[in-house]
Amino acid sequence: MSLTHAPAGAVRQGSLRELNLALVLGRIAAADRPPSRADLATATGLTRATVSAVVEDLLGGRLVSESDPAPRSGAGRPARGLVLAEQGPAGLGLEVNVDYLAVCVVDLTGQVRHRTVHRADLRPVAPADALAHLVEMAGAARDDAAHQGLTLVGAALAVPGLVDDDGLVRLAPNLGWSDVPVPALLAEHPPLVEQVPGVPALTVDNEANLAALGELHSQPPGPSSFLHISGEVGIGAGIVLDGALFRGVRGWSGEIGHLPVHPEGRPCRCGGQGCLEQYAGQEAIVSAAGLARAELPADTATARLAELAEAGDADALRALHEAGTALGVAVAGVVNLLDLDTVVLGGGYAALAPWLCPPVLAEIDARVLTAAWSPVTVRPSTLGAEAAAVGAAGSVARRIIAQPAGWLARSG
Amino acid sequence: MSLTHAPAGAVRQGSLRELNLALVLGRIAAADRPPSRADLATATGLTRATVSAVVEDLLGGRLVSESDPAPRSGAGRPARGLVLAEQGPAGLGLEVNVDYLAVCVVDLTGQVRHRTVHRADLRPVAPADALAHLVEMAGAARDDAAHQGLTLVGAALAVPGLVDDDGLVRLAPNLGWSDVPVPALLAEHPPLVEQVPGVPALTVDNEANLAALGELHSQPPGPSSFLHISGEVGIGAGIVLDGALFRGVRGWSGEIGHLPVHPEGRPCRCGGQGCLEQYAGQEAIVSAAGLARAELPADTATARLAELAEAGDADALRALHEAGTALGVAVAGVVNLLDLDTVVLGGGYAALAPWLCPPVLAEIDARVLTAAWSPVTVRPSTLGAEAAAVGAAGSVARRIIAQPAGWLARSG
DNA sequence: GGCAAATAATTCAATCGCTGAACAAATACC
DNA sequence: GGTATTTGTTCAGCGATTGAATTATTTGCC
Repeated sequence: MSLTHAPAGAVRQGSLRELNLALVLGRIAAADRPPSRADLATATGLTRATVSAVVEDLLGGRLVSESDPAPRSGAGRPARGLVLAEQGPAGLGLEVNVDYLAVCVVDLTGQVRHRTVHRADLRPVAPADALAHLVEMAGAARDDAAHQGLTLVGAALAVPGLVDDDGLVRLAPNLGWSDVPVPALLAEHPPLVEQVPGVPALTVDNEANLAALGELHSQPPGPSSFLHISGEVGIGAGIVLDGALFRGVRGWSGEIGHLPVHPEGRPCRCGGQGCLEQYAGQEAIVSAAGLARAELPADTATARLAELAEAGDADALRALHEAGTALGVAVAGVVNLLDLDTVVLGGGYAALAPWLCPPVLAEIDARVLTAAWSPVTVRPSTLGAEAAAVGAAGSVARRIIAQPAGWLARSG
Repeated sequence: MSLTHAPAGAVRQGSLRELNLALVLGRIAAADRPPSRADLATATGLTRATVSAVVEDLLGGRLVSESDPAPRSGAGRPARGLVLAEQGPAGLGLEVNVDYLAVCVVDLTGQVRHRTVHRADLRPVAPADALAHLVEMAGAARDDAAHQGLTLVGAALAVPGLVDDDGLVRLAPNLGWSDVPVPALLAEHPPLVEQVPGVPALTVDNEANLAALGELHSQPPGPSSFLHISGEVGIGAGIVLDGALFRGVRGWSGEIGHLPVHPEGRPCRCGGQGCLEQYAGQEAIVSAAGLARAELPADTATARLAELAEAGDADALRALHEAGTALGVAVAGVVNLLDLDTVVLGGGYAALAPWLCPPVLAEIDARVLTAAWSPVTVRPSTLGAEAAAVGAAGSVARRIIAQPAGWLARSG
């Protein structure tokens, strides 16, 4: 729900420094080893004099720090390496999901510095109560972060549903939420983060979107365009194009669960027919594997499926193959449309990837014209559970890296 | 997450002026009536002094000219309106299609200043010969443009196929081309355009992409995110997101014709099964309408279909309804995935839109969860035939508007 | 007709940030 | 120990923006 498309405003005198601060800081963040000022000068095209001045600002604002000189061969004065500061601004990530609440803190380097998970069935809980509990957890997280020298500069909340531009949760079907005004509800609690120019105090976003952002910023750096699919009860996708999340016109992109894979097939609760969710959603797989009667809680169904598949259970294997095939049909369509070369299976799919990937790849190979020239990679997510919370916190931290001027203006 | 269209490289001292030139020129291009310098100052946030200086550069470079003062009420010195110059740089658009060659010239304002179409069946013609003919047509176009005070600064070639980054046409199935090195073949002819820094002399792109760009820049301005579908023998789509064409990782996005709509359905020449093209491609519609025996040339099949449908022919109506339904299934998937609110039917579909739109909309309404909150518009393209050539020429002209500094450096 | 108000556009000294070259610092190699 | 080499800093110069003052041109009012 954040403004991805800031109006291309005037380039003022001061913008020059703002842009170069972001440029240099971004290079430091993207480098695989601590770059020197001279490295940055050659990499960015700025002069060493300018880089020195910019770096001085960044050091003064505690956004970067000098590290031990990187080992180097040859003569010359040794360089001083520059790394992102491990003390300074950090992002707060919040997540409300069907069966847990999660809070985490991520620093500029992308490290998770704090993580709390509270497992509970959230469906019977009123939104206000769930958020109140989340705020309580966040307060503890903030104190912990402060102890580690971190300042929370913004929060992002992940929700398994459709979110409006202003943070209104229109519909989170599996959670039972509809039209929940999250910002208003959170405003009743004391503020969790320090206000920093250019960083919204709170953004609310779809969990699939934030999990995709987490994947984008995970180490080691992966591709800048990919499809991240979160397979839970519903199936959501985060679409990352050229290093930026594509949210769609209204912010409701990624509803891959309702791609028609059998147009005259099973009716779906969305009103359509033959939606992917009916063939590759968690309930569909569990049911096809003959586990329906077990009434497993949502968070263990996936693990149980993986166990059975590991043990060679025929029903489970067949169910996973069918789900993978349906998923592959949908993914093949997406790849044909968007020409992506990487598909990441996240959420519940991550643990099932060994059985889902082969049929997905088979469908891609059969249906994607260009697959012969440039193969498509399908792999599980590198982030574990609560990927959305980590991605949410990371998205805040990345915003500081993308717009350091706001933070610097604050701290003087 | 990304900021504005921040320049990837260093922001140097001179970049300031470059960026503001583009900013001001872009505003002039986007305005619906000629803005004054004062209007531009308030719109951009720059000071009037800066705007005056920037505009002086633009006037000197013949990119804009002063128009009659716009009518205004109230006291005060009358403003001088600024409009894009009708003499100056212009783009050359080239198109090779199955049954015609097209060349056109588009100026900065988006007006088509020259247009030549040569109808012929290009399938039996060798690529080099087709391109040679195109060059001949382009030479005449350049002379005509020069007479009108226009300077061609770049060319774009539209091809119905997959194009590599370096202009190699990997595969144009309906044209019978494969691995055609277009830039090398064109290099054997004298150059068609004047070299301008920042503007490639020749780009080669998929016709669906360029037609979508044409739609993006058509007057009056439409939405900045939409799906443009070119329905010919094959079905291609151009995806415009936030005012920019999305080309995909390899530049092969938009292969909507191979989205699976009936996963176990008719085999497709792509190797897959149940691709949209088998249900909504021109041949499929013609065949379903009982016109197969007629062996109509490709360029009249669509017109004949429209005639029959207009006359109430039951077979034609049924064929169009079925094609529209298949198209709707595919489009519903795309809308679910990308959250677009506008779908433009172009190419052969434009003439058939009265019969295709209703079933497409019906499928969208049935299958898109968010359609209830924000309706999706499906409409025919505003550009007529040879939309890709016009879009190609326009894309060159647009590049001057986006990067005026190169042109200004040239003309002094 | 004359004057004041209003709006548009230009002029100009001041300032900000980048540039390029010279210089200082620190190390490896001979 | 001397020299070459690379890093980082200092500083005068310069281009572009800024903001205020100034000029230009019209409407509205007396």
